[in-house]
Amino acid sequence: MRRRFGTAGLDLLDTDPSESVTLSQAVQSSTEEGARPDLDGEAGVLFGAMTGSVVGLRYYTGVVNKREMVSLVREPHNPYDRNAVMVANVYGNQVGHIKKELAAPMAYIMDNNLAKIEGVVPYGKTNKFSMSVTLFFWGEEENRAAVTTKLNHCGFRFDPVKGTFFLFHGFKSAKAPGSSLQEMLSKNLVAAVPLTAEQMKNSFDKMFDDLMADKTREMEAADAVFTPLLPHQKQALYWMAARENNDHLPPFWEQKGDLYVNVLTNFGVKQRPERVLGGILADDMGLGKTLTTIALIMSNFHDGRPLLLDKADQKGSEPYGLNRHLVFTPLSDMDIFTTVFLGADSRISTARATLIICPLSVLSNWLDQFEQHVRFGENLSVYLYYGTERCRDHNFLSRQDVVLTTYNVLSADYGNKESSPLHKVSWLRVVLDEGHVVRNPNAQQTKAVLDLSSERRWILSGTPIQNSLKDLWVLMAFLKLKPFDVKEWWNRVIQRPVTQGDRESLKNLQALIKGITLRRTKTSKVAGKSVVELPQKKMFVQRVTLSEEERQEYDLAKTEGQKVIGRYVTEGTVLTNYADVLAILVRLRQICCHPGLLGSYARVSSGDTSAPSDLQERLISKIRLVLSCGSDEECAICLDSLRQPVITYCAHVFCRPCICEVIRSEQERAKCPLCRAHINTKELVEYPGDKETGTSTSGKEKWRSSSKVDALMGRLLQVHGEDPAVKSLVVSQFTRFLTLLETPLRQHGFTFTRLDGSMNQRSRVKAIAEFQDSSPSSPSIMLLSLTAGGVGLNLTAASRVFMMDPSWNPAAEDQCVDRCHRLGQTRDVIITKFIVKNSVEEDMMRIQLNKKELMEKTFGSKSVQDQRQSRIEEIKTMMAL
DNA sequence: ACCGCCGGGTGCC
DNA sequence: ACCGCCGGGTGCC
Repeated sequence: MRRRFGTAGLDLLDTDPSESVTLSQAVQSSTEEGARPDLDGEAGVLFGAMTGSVVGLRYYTGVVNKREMVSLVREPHNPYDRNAVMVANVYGNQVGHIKKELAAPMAYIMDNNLAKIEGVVPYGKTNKFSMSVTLFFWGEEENRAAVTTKLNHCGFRFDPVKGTFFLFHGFKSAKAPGSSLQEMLSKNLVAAVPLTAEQMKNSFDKMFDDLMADKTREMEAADAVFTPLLPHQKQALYWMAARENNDHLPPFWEQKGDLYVNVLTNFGVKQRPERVLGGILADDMGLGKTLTTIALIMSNFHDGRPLLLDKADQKGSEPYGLNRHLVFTPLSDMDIFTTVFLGADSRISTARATLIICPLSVLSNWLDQFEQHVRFGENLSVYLYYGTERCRDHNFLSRQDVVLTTYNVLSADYGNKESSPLHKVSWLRVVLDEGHVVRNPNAQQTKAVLDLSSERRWILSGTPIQNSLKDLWVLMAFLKLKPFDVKEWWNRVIQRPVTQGDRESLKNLQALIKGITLRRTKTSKVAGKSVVELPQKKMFVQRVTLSEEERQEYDLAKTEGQKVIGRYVTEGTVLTNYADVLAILVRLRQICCHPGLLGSYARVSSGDTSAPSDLQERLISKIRLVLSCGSDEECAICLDSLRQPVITYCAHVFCRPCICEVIRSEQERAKCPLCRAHINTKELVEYPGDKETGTSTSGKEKWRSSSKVDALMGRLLQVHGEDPAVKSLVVSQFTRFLTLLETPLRQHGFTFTRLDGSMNQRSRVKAIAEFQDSSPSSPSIMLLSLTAGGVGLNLTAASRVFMMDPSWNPAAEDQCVDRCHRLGQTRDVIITKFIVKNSVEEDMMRIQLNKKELMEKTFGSKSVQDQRQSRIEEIKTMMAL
């Protein structure tokens, strides 16, 4: 019901991935998460084109008009011919079949994935029984011969078109008045000068810029919204409400006579295509997407009328808070406040409820913000659909005003066969918060999201195109932007031509995005005025000189490290012994912070032959060392930050998914990617997490300071002396360092709180609330681990940031600073980075800079090999080798 | 006539 | 399908 296509349309258009996967494709796909073993809109060359015929038109209802694109779908189980190739129009309705003689070679080509075949019907239907179709064969160059040979063998050849000029996706329909293939293709030649990679990158980067035009009208929020909106939020509210109430045809649809025609595919239908009532709100972090969305919920129930207006009149005199119930529900892995506001009105039988789906990390933020911004006299019912006790009655859910849940819960419910109440409700509105997290088309989560039924659909995201064009498809599918909700059409009309540099398709993409997206950055301006006036941000580097004692210790460790790494470099085994190398670097970084950080971690040499239990212990201590209590090391397979880190018996650290994939694909022959030792899944040791017991170590042992600690304390005392109201963030990657810092902070009488990744949701919420509080007794310092908290983390109470140690990842540092340099900040933000002179920290700073430049130049397109090589170079630099 | 020719029935894969 | 193909009816001029 919810899928307008019917299952046949969608499922048939999606090739079954279990069919005909070649070995090389399997290997390729194993390196990329969820990659599909087909051509899937990727680049490829056009082998040629020919005319074929579609027969059996009179048996089917699907219609096609002049120059319309059609899709060709294999029907291997057709009882009359196992070579059958079905022809369908853009909506997936069957038009006919390819004539059997031609279907035979086409089936072979399609089944063996030698080419992707696309069709355009040049004249439309001229009789009841058959029509011609122009077929385009796209594929990898290496398969060209196989395709041509097969066709020739069956008595077909490509039409004799000179040269290789027909580069793109069929025809530029509007410009192709001619009827012959030759003529149509030569028209296309005119537009076929592709963009260079650099031009493409530029246009792509700019796509989300400058989306401000005509989006400056404002709308006041309903009275029920307690917080006054800022001007840019009123603009967003106006825009969102206008999108929800719009009566326009979706992008690229035009009315022509009694037909609605999609000008990109030339597909025409009698029935008006569904309106797209929603879009993407892609404002920068901190501009108030949550508040704006709440305002939308309250202000545009139907036709621009606020939610619950009549009820407010009725019950306006009721005391504030009477209908508010706070229910405390203990959950399995963490505690969270479940807030239920009762008293919803069930008179409105049409869709009334808004469903909000967000990552777990921002769930409590939504609840807080509803509480903060909405007057509760309004009787708003917000139901948190989370936890084992959640109410699974879809009738109950549909009577709420707002249902809030997480992607994981949605996805888990969806996997539970018939029993997903979220999928039984016809929602007024569905909001995907941090919507860019949905991007893998094959993930259960994506399917669960796409299968929701709703009139209005919104995506909130601070990072609209995080990775690439590829990730956009899911968003288009969610917004139901026909025909792009079917992947073939997205690939054919947008993704492939844009990837190959087609200007017109890029323009189309830009127009598409522009029509449905609102994006403002912190620096966006409306009529010369900044959207948000943020205080200034200043960054200083404070160089720290090690004491003589520390320097000795450092130099000793460095000489020792040089010996070891020097040997690896000469042997060419740096990557083989990567864990050791990282351990040495971490050790040096730790000495820069505080010599006591080294702790009692035992060194593990690779050739160790201890008893298994002992080995286990040693491995755990090694993985601890590598991760150094919360630092951001990379996995040698994906070269990304470690996720679910595990250590092998040969003492190398990887992401669990990465190394498991290696083991899965190589089976018994699996070898460690770094040292080629045999590995298997049973011998992976997990990182048990930091089990340190807070202050116990610092309590027992005699306190010892360090140069960096002294430098920090000096600054903190100075800040306190200048203005005791100023609060500071003290940031480190090493949570053990944060623990060490607690002692001198206490000694100097500072009140402080702490936030790191090991804390549960309850204590996080508590720590943040305490810190944000402005009373004089509230903590003036927060010890913060670099990567703690989601993007939504709001620490605007602080205006000083002390970065205790440099990170490999400059983005992580920026993000951390943005937690206080955001909307709501009233003071200038001053950031101090402590860097130890003549140390690995200086090298890291330099490398960070180089990296940033390189990224900008190359569009991040360095191969994994290159990245590894430059990593080796970096290590050599740092060790002065 | 073990042909030619005529004209009706018929028609995707 | 204003086709091709099939197969039954038919058969000097």
